[in-house]
Amino acid sequence: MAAMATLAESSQASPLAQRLIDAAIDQFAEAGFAGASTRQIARASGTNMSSITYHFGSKEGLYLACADYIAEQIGAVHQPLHEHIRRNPPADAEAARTYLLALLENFARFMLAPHSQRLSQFVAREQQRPTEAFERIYARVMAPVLDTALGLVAIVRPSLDERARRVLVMNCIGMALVLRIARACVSRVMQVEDIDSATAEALVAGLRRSALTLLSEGPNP
Amino acid sequence: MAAMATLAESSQASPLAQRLIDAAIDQFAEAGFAGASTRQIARASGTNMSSITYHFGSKEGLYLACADYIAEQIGAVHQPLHEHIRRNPPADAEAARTYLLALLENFARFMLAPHSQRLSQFVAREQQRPTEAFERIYARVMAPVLDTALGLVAIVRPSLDERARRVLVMNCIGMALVLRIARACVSRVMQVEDIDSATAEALVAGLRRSALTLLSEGPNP
DNA sequence: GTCTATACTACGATAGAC
DNA sequence: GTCTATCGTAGTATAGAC
Repeated sequence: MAAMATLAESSQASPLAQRLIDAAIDQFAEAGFAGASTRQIARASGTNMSSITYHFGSKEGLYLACADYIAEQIGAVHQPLHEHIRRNPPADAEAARTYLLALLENFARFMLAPHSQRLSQFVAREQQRPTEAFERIYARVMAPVLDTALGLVAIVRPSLDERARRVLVMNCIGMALVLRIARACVSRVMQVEDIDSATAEALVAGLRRSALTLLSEGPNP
Repeated sequence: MAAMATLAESSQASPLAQRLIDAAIDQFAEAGFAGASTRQIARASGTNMSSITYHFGSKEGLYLACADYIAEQIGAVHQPLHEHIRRNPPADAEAARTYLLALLENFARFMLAPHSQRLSQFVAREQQRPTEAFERIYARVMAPVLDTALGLVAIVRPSLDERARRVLVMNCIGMALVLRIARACVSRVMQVEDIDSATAEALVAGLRRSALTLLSEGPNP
């Protein structure tokens, strides 16, 4: 059984274990837990099936190690900005709004980046039917960012009650999430085969404009 | 091979074929194409797996029949309103905005409804890695509604250029889609175990408010 | 039309050589 | 630590009885 999941969490996984995780994320993202096969994962990693047993105990152990690795990857995307916000609390609503837009743009650009596909697919599956893997990812990266965002929205839109602010946060997340999760629809609506960089910029610009509108205390009835 | 996919499309499938499709959507939604097993689908339908060969030719034939059925179901949700809009074109921007909000609320309520889970999961998988099944669903239900929505947005926000209007449509769709696709996040952010009807109403109300804001020609910089 | 029986392939897990 | 070999189970597809 070796050191198991702790290895993956501390990003000190052996080269082979890391290769297995990489290949496993591809397979799990594409085919789901049941559909992925340990044989194929091992083959793609240039090793054999027994290595999975050795390093992760079982197919499920490998799956959880993937979740930890993904949490680490997504965390790395948000951590610098998130940390900066925590160390430099917004002085006023204007600053808070700027922070929120930056958080959202950060997230949207990640959703648009090619390398987020396999990570997002993995997480998307977990969203539909959460397992232990979702708990780990949520606790590690989603909860902290959501907390920060909620705090900022409270400053930016003080006239909204708590629940309405929570809904507003989900509205904004949805606008970014759709870029990855409904990618096939997005590219069709944007009338492109694949989302090129010009289209991506238009999407980010539009998202910023929409988010700015929603996060401004306008003359809302 | 029998009549194959045409049966499913015309919703005149035999009772057994319909039971197979129902059970198959559950299995495909939960485990994906590879993960689902024809044995289990047949068992859940109270028959044996040779019936699948007979009615649909193969596992893939069954999968496509599920896609057709799903397109039919989702189409039924939108068709009455969609048809009404086509027959009664909006007289002014105000009417167009009312239509758009109604379309969006319609969609959001569907995303929140329990029975949309298996259908959405099936479609979500296809969005990530589209196959022939996605083409069928897109052509049948998504394309018409998107066309209508784009036409309405052109009336409602004439100052935006074509591409910005397309982005805006995706923004709005994202706000509704997230209710189902990131359900695990939504329930945590809304601080409920499951999304009860009161929470659902708050989500719909917030979505309407946000969409109304985005669809108004405000003092946007 | 629906069933049983079966051919063939692939799965995850484990034992044991090195 | 990584390998080969193997066990028991489950997968799809097909042939043929009724």
